Amino acid sequence: MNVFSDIIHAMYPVSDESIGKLWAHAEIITLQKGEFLIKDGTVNRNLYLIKSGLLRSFHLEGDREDTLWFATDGDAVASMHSIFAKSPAIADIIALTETTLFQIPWTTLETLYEQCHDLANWGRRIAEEELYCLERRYRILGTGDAYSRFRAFMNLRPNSFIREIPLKDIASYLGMTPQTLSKLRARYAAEK
Amino acid sequence: MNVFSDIIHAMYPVSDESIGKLWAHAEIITLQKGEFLIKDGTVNRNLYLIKSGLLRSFHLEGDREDTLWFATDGDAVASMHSIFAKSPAIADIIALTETTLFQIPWTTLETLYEQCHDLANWGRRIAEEELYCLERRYRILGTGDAYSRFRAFMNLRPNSFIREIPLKDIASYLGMTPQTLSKLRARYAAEK
DNA sequence: GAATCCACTTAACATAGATTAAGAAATCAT
DNA sequence: ATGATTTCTTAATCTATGTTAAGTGGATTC
Repeated sequence: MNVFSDIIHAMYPVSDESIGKLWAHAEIITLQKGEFLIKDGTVNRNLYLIKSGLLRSFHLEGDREDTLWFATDGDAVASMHSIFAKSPAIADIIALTETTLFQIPWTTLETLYEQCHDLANWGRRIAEEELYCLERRYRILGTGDAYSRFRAFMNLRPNSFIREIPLKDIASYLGMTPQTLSKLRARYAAEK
Repeated sequence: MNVFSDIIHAMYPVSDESIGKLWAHAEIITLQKGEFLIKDGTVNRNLYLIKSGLLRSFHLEGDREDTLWFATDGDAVASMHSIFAKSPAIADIIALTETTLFQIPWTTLETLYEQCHDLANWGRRIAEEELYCLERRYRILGTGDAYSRFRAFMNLRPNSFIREIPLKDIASYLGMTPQTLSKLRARYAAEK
């Protein structure tokens, strides 16, 4: 599942010809653990498809990090703010493990969306799916008190790639301090 | 700006022929103030375009309401959860004032997206724009303490349709109680 | 045009979760 | 391997915000 065409196909049935056109403009990027894909305040108007690895998007507010999402193999990633407002990104994206990505410039995509009907639908599907994820993320994890958010998170994905994510990042994703998360984990284990 | 074709055009340049195809499947809906467009727990697989009025999306958590967004003239509205997961919606949408909408079934849209290249791009643009809005909503208003969220909100849209929204709903949008919002408003007025 | 109901404000009190601190465990670098 | 960071946990305070309560004004209903 980490070949370029497989990633595209998993999202929407695109013709080989169209995939070829995407591929012609794709560049392969590798990030080491701790390296930034996008820095808050810099312009980045690319779409990224994760071949393998683990990314985290967050924003630095004073000395507190607010984590927006995690992404892994096969996921699409971009700074919509940079792309739409045509201005610097308003969040950081960092690699949690060594990560390999396909990079495609947004301007190229805009052109291809005009040229190829199937790519337009592929682009639509990506945006719709992201939207669906974000809607769920906030409905399920942005609501209730700290413990109910934690439980909702545990129910959501008990044993996926989330295992590899440091607890401090999960705490920030759930909108609490690592200390609070630690307490809730102890409580959760006891209640089970 | 409240004719069907104008709303479509404001999003993406779609041909008259394609707009005609959309129009053939559109139904006009009118909601009175306080009426629900979508009830949490019911399936609703339609896209709505607001001709005029004001909507609020929220989720009832115990006796606390969490407001996700407000929408007004020209905005697109749908329950992505209902559409994608093909299951009941996970939030309510209610009319804050008398609201008139164009309703188009999602299954129809899927068909038209396959048929018409320009509609596929129009659908893509809707999803991307919504994504951009949601990204900003949480980056700007889901971060920091109550007062900084309130200030960010004031800077964002000091004098738009937001004026018509009851303060209790704005409080819920900003993740605080009406009492806290009231205190912050007094503080804000004093500091200015 | 009362009467009733909400929306909004103010204030006293209560509490969930932040902050601070410090030790244990894991990871990283030399 | 060994020392140095960094992560995770536990525990004692502290504070921002929720909760409860009560009063005012504006809107809605009969």
